[in-house]
Amino acid sequence: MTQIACKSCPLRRKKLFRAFEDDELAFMERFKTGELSVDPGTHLLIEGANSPQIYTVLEGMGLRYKTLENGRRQVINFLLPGDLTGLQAGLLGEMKHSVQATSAMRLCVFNRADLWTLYRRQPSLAYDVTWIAASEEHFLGETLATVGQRDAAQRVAWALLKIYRRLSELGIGQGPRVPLPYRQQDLADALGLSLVHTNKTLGRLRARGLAEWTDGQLHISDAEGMAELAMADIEEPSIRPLL
Amino acid sequence: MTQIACKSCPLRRKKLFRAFEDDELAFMERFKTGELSVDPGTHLLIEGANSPQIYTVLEGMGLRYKTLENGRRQVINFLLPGDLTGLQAGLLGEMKHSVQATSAMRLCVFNRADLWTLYRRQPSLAYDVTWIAASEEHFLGETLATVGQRDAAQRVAWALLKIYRRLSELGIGQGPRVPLPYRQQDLADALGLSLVHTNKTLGRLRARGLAEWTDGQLHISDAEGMAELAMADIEEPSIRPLL
DNA sequence: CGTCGTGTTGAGCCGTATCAAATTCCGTGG
DNA sequence: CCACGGAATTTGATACGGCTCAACACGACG
Repeated sequence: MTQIACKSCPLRRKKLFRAFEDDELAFMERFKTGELSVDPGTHLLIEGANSPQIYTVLEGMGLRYKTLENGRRQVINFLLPGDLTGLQAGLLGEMKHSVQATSAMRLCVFNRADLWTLYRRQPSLAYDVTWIAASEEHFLGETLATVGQRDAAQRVAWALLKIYRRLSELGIGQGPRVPLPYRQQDLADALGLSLVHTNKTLGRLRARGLAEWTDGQLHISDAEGMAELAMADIEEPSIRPLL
Repeated sequence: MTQIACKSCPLRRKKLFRAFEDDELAFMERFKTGELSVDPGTHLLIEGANSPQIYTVLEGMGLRYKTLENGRRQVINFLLPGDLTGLQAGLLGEMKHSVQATSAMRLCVFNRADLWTLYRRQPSLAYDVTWIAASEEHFLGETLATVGQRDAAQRVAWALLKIYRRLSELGIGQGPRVPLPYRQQDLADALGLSLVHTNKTLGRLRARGLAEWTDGQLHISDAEGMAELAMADIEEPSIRPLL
């Protein structure tokens, strides 16, 4: 298996990610212990388990979710290229949710045990790790506000717009069209809605000429209308770290 | 105003918090730039603002919340002694939610500009900061699952039990009774329920002999029943850092 | 060609929201 | 000391958004 060197990582080239110094790159080179390719459906991390690995998504998409005693599932977030996952196990001792690949994925693998070395030797990278964690916390706060305070149409519009923006920033998809390899059930479980109602709500968005999601492709027909419906604040993409 | 030295901080004595090394304590001593006492209702941090300060709660309680365009409010979390807040502004550039004092509060004040020094000079404290951020992320994930997947009775039971446990770990309150200086509206906004329904749900918990919340005092009458209703996982309190 | 996973649509019900009003508690001022 | 006003809690009546149940359509796959 040919492994990509961090310095020539195609993700890192994107202007969305902050440029690393030479010593940071050199450290990452050693920090990276391998690459992992998985098929759709593969569980990367399991809730309660104590994984020795941390991953950065290189390609493909997945999702993070929790399962409750009553069998219901809450999708916490969609996992896209550039995302770091597994930090919880690295820091808190065990994963508090599961991570599953939705499409085929390729991931960069780090060794959890080396995390402490990173903190001792590379304070700027340590800062980046915290930045990522804080950023994730921010996102979950927004999601909570969505599930807690918005109605079904607003929730769906918010989620579709959010994921569309994230993918666009990464240069994935073209114009108003991005790939979205999830099931309606996944979106429903992310938004605290039933599958049936999510389906009907998607139909209404389509009928209103706002957005269309078919055959794994999301097409945002009226981005402004979507933003207005979703009550989404304008967020210009900020440069972020990539580990 | 007499200011408490970190090494003799009453919070730090509790066995809940990990013991600091001498050099860590010495650093914190310099990192701490002052103390702040505020009246109930004071806004400590405002959404969108770029606060130069980071706080650790010494005494009193508050809440973190977001306000949406439609006027609705999502309470993100309840702020208790030992909690660190303001990190988002320190890391991401601006606060993504507001923080308000509910009771009178006393806080430890840090200078955001010194955070980078902490990362360069005290990797163990930097690690702690990340731990706290990851821990908060975990909590928000649980909350999201609660708001997204539990019904009203389960949500209220979950929230009351959670806050009861947090306060008990801190040694606040005695036995099954802890102070809870919030309004029902605050709980409603935290759980995505209307005030009226929250009130009726609290009444039902009282009638079932599970919990009672009156006059700012929360009394958990049947902790096991509450845990069962809330589908709450058992979490033994883990030693955590205190900044 | 049957089966399974996913998407779609209709019918009816239930949990929660909304509206409205009474009650209690307190701080304030006459 | 009592009248008053405002905030928080409580309770009842009604409306509706979203859930559940059920059936069907469609393509992928063995």
